[in-house]
Amino acid sequence: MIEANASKMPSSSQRAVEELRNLIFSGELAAGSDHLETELATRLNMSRTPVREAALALEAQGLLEMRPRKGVRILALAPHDMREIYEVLTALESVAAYNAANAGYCDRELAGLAGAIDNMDVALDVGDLRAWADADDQFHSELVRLGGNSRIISVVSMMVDQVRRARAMTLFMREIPHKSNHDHRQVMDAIRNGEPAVAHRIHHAHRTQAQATLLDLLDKHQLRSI
Amino acid sequence: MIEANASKMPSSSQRAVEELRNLIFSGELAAGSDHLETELATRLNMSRTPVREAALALEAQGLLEMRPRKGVRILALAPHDMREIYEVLTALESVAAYNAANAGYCDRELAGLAGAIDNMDVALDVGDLRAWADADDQFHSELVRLGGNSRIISVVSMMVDQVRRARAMTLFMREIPHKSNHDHRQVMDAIRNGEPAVAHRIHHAHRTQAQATLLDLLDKHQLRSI
DNA sequence: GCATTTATTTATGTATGCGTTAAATGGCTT
DNA sequence: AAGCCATTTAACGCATACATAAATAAATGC
Repeated sequence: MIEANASKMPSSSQRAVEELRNLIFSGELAAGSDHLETELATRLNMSRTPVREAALALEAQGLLEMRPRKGVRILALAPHDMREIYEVLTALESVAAYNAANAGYCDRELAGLAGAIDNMDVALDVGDLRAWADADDQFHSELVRLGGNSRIISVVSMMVDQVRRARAMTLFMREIPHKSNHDHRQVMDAIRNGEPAVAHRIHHAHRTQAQATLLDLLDKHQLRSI
Repeated sequence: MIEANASKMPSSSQRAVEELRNLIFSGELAAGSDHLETELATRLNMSRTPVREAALALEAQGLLEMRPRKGVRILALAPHDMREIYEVLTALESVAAYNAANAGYCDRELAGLAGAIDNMDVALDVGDLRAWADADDQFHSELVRLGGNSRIISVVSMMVDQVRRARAMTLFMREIPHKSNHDHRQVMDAIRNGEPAVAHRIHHAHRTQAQATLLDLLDKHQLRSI
């Protein structure tokens, strides 16, 4: 065998999707930059075909744009886009919270949520913002999962991907997010107590607040495009 | 020139997307059926490459699924899926209604909405259910457009595409939708009067009702997969 | 006769080649 | 020097070729 004999080798297309996503999230493919298919193919050590397929997929996910003869453009987000994205996140995550509260989950099933909250507390105590952000992601993704609507799961994850860069960039600009943890705990309590309306309301307010905070930061730091 | 000399010929990929969508919506490619790439390519009179690209795009839109060596599977929807999709539609369209009411549109800008409502009234008077359904689509799509959130626009249109077949199938099962027109008018009034909360609430109730009606019909007619 | 292994078929994933055409370059005219 | 047209370049869209691996059929052993 010529290639590495990993028990299961992912296809080139899959690899292209993953690697391009990483390059985008890490900023190596900068927002707003253009890249020819051939160039990317060389970089990923494969032919244009899987690169094109990956680009098509990432285009559908709103991470880039294919512009004939200009190459693949990594999409940059303006504050206007953030507002749009957070609007969707707010609406859909709140529905997920509502559904989760309706589902009658037992404590064991809510362990993921509780764990995420604990992680956030620890991270704040230690002062590790990066870890806090990870735990925050964990909470939101677990919440959406508990909502049990696969369409909401996939749309939300698309939107989260789209704002990933912006969140990473503003993480160290904001002040310590103590309030956030309190909100999360309230949402979890509402879910545990089977209070869908409460869960919805609190989470909605939480996300609306997060959106305002982010937009404020972007404005304060004159970030017109990320 | 060999091919038809239309001033602007759409690319094969675009054509593949359009034609496949039509074949799916018309039911010529039945829900749940499998189709090999080669077969589709022959059918559309092109090579596998553009067919694959189109299939990738339609997979991202949730209309089909590519299963290696099993061909492209047209996705069938179970009642469970309808519930998911309507949940997303309800949430996002309601936000759009809210935003539209906040935008302070003048009567001229609301002409599209008003026109759609008129069309629905006329269609009901004449008893043309198909025309009513078209006008209903027009209303909802115009409403979402007025919401002004491009992410909501695209997600909603994806979801609408996914339930298109089911809607067409149940159209003639339900009774004449008089209540619907009344709801629409109320939503438009709320938008015109700049009452976002009212627009949101009414539209939310309207969509929730529509979902219940549809699920009832599916149940009553034992439609477990569409 | 049935299970298990080996051939064979074939749909796919990827590479490659080529015609088309948008963009860019350069030369020409004013 | 500036604008315009011709020429060249090269990126893309698509077709095609091919290797791979899954699925099916055939064959062998028990």
